[in-house]
Amino acid sequence: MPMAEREPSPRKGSRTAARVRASALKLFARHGYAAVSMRQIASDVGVQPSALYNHFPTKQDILKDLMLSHMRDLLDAWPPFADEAGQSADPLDVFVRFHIRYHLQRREEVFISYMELRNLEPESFAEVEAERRRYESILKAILEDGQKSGAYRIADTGVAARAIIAMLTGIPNWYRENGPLSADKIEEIYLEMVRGSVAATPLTASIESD
Amino acid sequence: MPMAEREPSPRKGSRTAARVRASALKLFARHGYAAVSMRQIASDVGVQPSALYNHFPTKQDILKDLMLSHMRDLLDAWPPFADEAGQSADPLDVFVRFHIRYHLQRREEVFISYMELRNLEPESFAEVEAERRRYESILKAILEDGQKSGAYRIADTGVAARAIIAMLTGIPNWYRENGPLSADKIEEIYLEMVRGSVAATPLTASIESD
Amino acid sequence: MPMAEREPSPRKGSRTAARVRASALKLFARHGYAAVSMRQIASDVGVQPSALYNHFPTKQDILKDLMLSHMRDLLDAWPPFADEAGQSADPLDVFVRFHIRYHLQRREEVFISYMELRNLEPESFAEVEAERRRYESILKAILEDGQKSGAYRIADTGVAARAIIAMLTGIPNWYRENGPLSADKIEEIYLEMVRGSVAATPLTASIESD
Amino acid sequence: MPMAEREPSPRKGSRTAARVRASALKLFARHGYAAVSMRQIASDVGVQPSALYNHFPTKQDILKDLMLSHMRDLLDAWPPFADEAGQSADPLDVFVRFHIRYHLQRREEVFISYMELRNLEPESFAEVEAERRRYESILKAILEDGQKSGAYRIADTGVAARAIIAMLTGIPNWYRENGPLSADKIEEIYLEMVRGSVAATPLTASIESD
DNA sequence: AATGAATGAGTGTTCATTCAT
DNA sequence: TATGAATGAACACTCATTCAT
Repeated sequence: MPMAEREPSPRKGSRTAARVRASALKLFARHGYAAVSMRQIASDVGVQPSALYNHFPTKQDILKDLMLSHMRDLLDAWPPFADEAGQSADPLDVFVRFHIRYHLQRREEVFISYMELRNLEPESFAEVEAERRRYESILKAILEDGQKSGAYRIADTGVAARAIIAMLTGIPNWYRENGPLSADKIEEIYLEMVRGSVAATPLTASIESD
Repeated sequence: MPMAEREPSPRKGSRTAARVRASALKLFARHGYAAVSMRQIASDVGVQPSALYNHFPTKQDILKDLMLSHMRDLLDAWPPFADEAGQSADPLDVFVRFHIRYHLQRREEVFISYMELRNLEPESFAEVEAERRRYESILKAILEDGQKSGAYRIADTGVAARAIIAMLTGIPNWYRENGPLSADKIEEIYLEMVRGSVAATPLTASIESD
Repeated sequence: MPMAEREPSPRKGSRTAARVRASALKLFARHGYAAVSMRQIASDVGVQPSALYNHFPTKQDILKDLMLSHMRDLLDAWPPFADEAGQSADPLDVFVRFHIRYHLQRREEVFISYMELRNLEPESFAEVEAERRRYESILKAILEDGQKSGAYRIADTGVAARAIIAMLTGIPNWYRENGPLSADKIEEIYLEMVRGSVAATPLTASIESD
Repeated sequence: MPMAEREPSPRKGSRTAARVRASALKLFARHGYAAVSMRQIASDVGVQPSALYNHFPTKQDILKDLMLSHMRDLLDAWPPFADEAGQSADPLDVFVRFHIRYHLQRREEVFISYMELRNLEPESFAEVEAERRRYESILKAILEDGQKSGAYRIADTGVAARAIIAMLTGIPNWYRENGPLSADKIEEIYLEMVRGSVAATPLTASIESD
């Protein structure tokens, strides 16, 4: 694929679609899909509203594009290279660190993906949901492996996977880059909690053994 | 058609405000605040749009009313009576069971309270946030007590409280009343996970002791 | 039907729907349905565009209303009282005079009814077409009677009915109230032509007998 | 993909103007000038909207081109060769047959020419109207000749010419190629009616002589 | 001769809200 | 307490047209 893949030509304004995506991402994350008008997006891009329709047939298509490409990027980024994932080779650790890092880097995409699902038309919704389940199943498989090896003790791996993802995904809601906790520290805290939540010998064991 | 047409409630129309609240709750939860019009609410209530303004000065006030009263109801419901909370007297158990039960019973209120925060005007937002922090601080206090007593081992009780609440609050997103898991079973699963996540001797303890 | 049928009250603006109809009639006739905007209608009525929607759910409904009520009024007006129809008791004469008079009085309705058929949605189109056929069948029945009695000589009464109506309906296209020909004179001219076109012994008879 | 991609016509695209005319004709006839967009025409031609402006300076010019060339083609086609006109040498017969045949062959042009007059700018309107009057005057002259010779009895030849043309021009509105009546049969029926409508001794003569 | 991107005005329609009744 | 009619701003989207390439 040598030259064929190049854009037709780096024409003036040929990056408008990308700028529309960026503006819509920012505005949808901030105010919600339904509360953002095409006029606002156009104005943020620095273009007339009608120009948006040269790049996206409807407002809904912008949302769909953002959500689908987020899920695909997320899945494409997995698995992370070993050196990215840090010193630990434990799969659950790798997943937790990966998820936190990725979600703190793409806060707006994440936020939209969780908030605007109901504003997707049924067909796009189904596509996004399928990707989401693919992602969940990565964690689920890790939990199942750990359960088989006896490292984890989990009543329902599907529920546990969702619980863990919910816990991790809540981070960007309150995390502030210049807050008291570094991203690394947060990673450590959550890693510990996640490990504990699926550990083979939790506190309850000792209680129950009383 | 003499009496049959009377409303079940004593004075017809006297409960309109309540019906507005109920309709708005349902519609906001389903479609989002910004995507629901006063006309839709009115139509659901069975009244003309202008009639809504006899009960709420603006659309925004309906949202504020729903969110504030939800937070206040939630805080009023705590602490649950002992017999409601079940056999366990452990405060963390009580909180987890209470949270799951309450949130599964009031799914729409919960959903709105997490989704529509950004659609609140700053002043109302601050009020709701204050209530939310009060609620978080209940759990935070429990975690701190456990940490002092040595029962829990927690790096940051504030982070842990938020992590646990995020994990629990995700349940209504996927829980189906006629699904394979009963509410009781879910309670048990999450209880175990939460206990593990804060347990004094998790899996990592043994690892670290290597 | 003593009091119940009265309008709720002769409120201010309660005649807006009628004024919308009148404005739309005038504007559609002048510029065509597709070329007239709701804003133009509203401005002609002296109201904001959004106010139109209190009276007609869509622009299409205004057109439908105009066309259907025109056809119904036309059919309701038939048959004319004897004294209206003039001295002649011949049914064809009565029809021709009636048609010309009615169509010269309601030029705008007539014009719209012929020009804007294709802008009707299929369902409304079918309704209007049904009324049109009912009207054509009045003339067709007259022609059939005349044919049976031997007064007329007609190859196909359906075709003849349509031909006559087309001929008559073209009048308002060029008729000017202050032109050289009075409505009465036009009536006489067309009456003669129509009679001739269906006469039992036309010119061709003598030609053919050569 | 060497040669297969070439258009059938000698130079690809060289006939675009003609294809624009054909598409616009079809679409204007079907939906009306005002309801057809340049985008629709372009899409029907298989070209981008901006390409249309290489061939016609404005949308209005397409309409003007279609209407003027129709009227000119119609006038150019008159008089028909004798053998085309059929066995009859009577000028009125020749005209009626010619008109019906021509109008059944060019239904779309005819339809547009009658429907879209009001969408022409005044200047083009005047041009088309002049052509129309030239055409009417052909029939008017025939009627005047017949009147002078005593063959016809006509109160107003201008009115009669318009009446006859209106009657004939209505045919394409209901004629269906695969309907029960052949074009030839329709010709005969209308011919008879037209003859009768201007005949020197119509039915009324005998009635009045009673 | 054709394209892709843009414009600025305009489309039908909906919005939250007001107000006399 | 409810209504019907109105407002003025806004909505997503389309329009005919332009222009650099």
